[in-house]
Amino acid sequence: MNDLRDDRAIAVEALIRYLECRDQVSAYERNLLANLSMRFKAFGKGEELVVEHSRPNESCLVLSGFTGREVMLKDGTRQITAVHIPGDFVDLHALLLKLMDHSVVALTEVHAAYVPHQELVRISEAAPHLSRLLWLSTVVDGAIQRAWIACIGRRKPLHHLGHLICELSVRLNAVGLAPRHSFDFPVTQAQLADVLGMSLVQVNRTLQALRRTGLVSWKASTVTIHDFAALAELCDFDPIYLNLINEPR
Amino acid sequence: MNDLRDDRAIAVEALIRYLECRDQVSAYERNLLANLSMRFKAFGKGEELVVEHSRPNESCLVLSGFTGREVMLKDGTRQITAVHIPGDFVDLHALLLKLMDHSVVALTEVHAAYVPHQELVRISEAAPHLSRLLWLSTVVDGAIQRAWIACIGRRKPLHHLGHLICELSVRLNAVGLAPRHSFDFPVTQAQLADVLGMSLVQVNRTLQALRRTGLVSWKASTVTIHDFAALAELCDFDPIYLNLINEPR
DNA sequence: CGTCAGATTGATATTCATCAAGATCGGTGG
DNA sequence: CCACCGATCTTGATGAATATCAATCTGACG
Repeated sequence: MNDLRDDRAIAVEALIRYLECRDQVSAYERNLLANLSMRFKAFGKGEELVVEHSRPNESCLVLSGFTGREVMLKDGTRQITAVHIPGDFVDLHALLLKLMDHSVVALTEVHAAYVPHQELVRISEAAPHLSRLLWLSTVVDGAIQRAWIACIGRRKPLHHLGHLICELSVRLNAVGLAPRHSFDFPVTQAQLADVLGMSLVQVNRTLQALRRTGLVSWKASTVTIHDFAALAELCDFDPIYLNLINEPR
Repeated sequence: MNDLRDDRAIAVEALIRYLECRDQVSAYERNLLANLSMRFKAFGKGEELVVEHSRPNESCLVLSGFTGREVMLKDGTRQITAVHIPGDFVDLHALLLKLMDHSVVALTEVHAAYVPHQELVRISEAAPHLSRLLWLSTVVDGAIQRAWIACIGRRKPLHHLGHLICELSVRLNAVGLAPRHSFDFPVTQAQLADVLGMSLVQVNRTLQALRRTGLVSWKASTVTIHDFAALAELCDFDPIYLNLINEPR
């Protein structure tokens, strides 16, 4: 395990890198972030970073690995409503929501940092612009969720899956984790089914159909997009909703 | 049409009522809101309040009627990713997103107020707590979208429709528009299909199945829930995600 | 080698979209 | 007042898409 000094540096850098994809972060703001108090924790596959119905007093940032927001229905089925990648401030809204309406679970091995809410409130008082950037990060999550609603509601399975892969590739690439449209995504087809709102068998067959297009390969846990433009065209993927434009907010 | 003084009073009251469902609004904060500059506009069914790919410099608040966020796919199908009710600050995220990734359309006749972004930025500088409340309103929108993802992805049509009705009833009731679980919802089944991600025929049949449960009647444009507790139980509806709890944020 | 999780496959039943045709309703103009 | 019209709702029939069930296969690992 990394020592704490490493974890802290990683967390602060990840967060700043995330924010800098969308706007400038001033030295003053960097300094505020660098002085946040944090605790760190590692999670195994399936473990919960944030528990449904709890009242967190800290918010959680992913340092490595993939997490998902999980909604369990009373009939026992599960829907994952969001996938978060390293650098995402996954649980920032707990600051405002107070009471969790869902869990955040580790889809893979995960390292995470927790920041006390009072420190975030302090930022919102002391640094309005930085506060808007944090606000922005929750708003981008909302934009992604809207894209997902459209995918589940109206796209064909093949396009839905391809759209997801495009999205992950672009998001990971923004934080340096998907060079040449290739990235590691160690999830099972069963997990993927809960992300896509399909059955396991359907996922398996859709994956095969996607491979047959020749645009993507997915071997072991490595996803590689061979022709991003063609895949984006096929799946009607337009990255505008990810808001990866650096401009004043 | 109302004169402007009326519209302004309605807008400010609607917004304060919305925020007060979740936290206290101080006299200072009220005053800031009351002095926002606004322009007002009326829309007919199907007209766009906010246009995809535009760069709004003002954000839009619904005063009366229902609006929806509309995503059009290249195959011509449509998905509505959110329904907004009077009092919702529909387009608050445009403040941060800059470039719209979707449209906001009038599902019925709609009156709306537009507030310049610079005034909202000023609030974020001058009133951190009020700013957090506005942030909260976008975060609640996100929570609703997550619930929708779960509904589209995993619930049966009957439960999905019932869940939507429960949600609308609770949200409308919070702003005084659904006394005794009865409210006006003048949308066509075709619009509903785009909300639910189903075909028109499916919506029609699901509506009939819902009527047969005896828990809901939907005549002309009036929806009445006869047994809210039973409907909520049937559809696995838990209002926690709407965050209608008044507490410090 | 045996075990286990995960991936794959085939068969079957169900659900759902689509197509096409009426029925109903509200409003309009003669 | 009535005939007509368009929008919306309703219904039945059909085929395609998808979930489900039940094996079987594969690869990693002790």
